[in-house]
Amino acid sequence: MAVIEHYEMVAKAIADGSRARILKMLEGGELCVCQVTIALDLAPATVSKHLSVLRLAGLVLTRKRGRWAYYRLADAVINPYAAGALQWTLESLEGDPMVVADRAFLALLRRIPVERLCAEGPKLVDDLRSSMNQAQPADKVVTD
Amino acid sequence: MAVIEHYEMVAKAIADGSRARILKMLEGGELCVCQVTIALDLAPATVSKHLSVLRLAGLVLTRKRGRWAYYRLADAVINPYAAGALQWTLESLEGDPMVVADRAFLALLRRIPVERLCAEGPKLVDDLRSSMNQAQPADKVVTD
DNA sequence: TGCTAATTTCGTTTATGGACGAAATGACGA
DNA sequence: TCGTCATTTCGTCCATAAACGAAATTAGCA
Repeated sequence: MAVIEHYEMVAKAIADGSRARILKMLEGGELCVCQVTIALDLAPATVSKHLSVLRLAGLVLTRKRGRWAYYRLADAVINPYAAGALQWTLESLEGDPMVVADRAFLALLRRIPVERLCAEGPKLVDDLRSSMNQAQPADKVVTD
Repeated sequence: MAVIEHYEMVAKAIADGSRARILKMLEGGELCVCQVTIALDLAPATVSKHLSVLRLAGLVLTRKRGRWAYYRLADAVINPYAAGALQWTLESLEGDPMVVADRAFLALLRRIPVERLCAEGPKLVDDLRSSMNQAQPADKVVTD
């Protein structure tokens, strides 16, 4: 593959808000697909596709453990373009409100074993989100 | 504007082959719209749009001189995201065959005053391209 | 083996983006 | 002032991409 096509693949991969958020979330360590799905509040199929795009671009690596698939940021070695792209993305989005909110939410999510998280699903999450809004009404606050 | 939206704007701007080529071309100094149009072999309207996207993302700056509009790479000062994005793009595409060919073609193009270039247009360019193919058949060579 | 559940793939719908021709804009020169 | 020409804007067509539900896949577990 010519250089520029490879470049375009990586550039398009990072040029999406949801995927950029995923990369920032993975900065805090590997995540299960179900965790990402809950954090982004998107359909599993959609998140799976996003992760696939990131993987094909060489930005993330995947690992299967039991029934769950874990994704993590790729080492700089894998893809020469990925390293620079990753660096720019991660440093650019540092401090973004949405990213900060994601990080806070994930801090709570990570404390729940994936077995419970996947099983109890949405119900458990509603509690988490509401407890977050009480603590710091940062994200998209619905003041009802 | 939220940080991530700004990021997305810049990321989408560089995530296109034609626009990436423009950035690499501008590395050699500012160019007139008509020069870029000829180098990319696209319609003027298309090139104008591409340049507009790059400008709105803070990646390039524009200058009007007479009837012509010149574009150049933006200083690192203008847009904090632009600096990192620009750096990654320029260094990633260094050595790409298409980019190398563009550079060679531009070396010839720059020697022609824009007045002549715009006036004689396509005819002049065919001669240039054919003389380039004799020298080094690198790009998309049509061996007819 | 057969069931369950997480993930992926498939097919479809809807939105965004690239490309162009035609028309509008703006600046030079007669 | 008027025409000319480089550039931009507008409207449209076509391709790509995001999102989802449904179905297929795969791994654990009874």
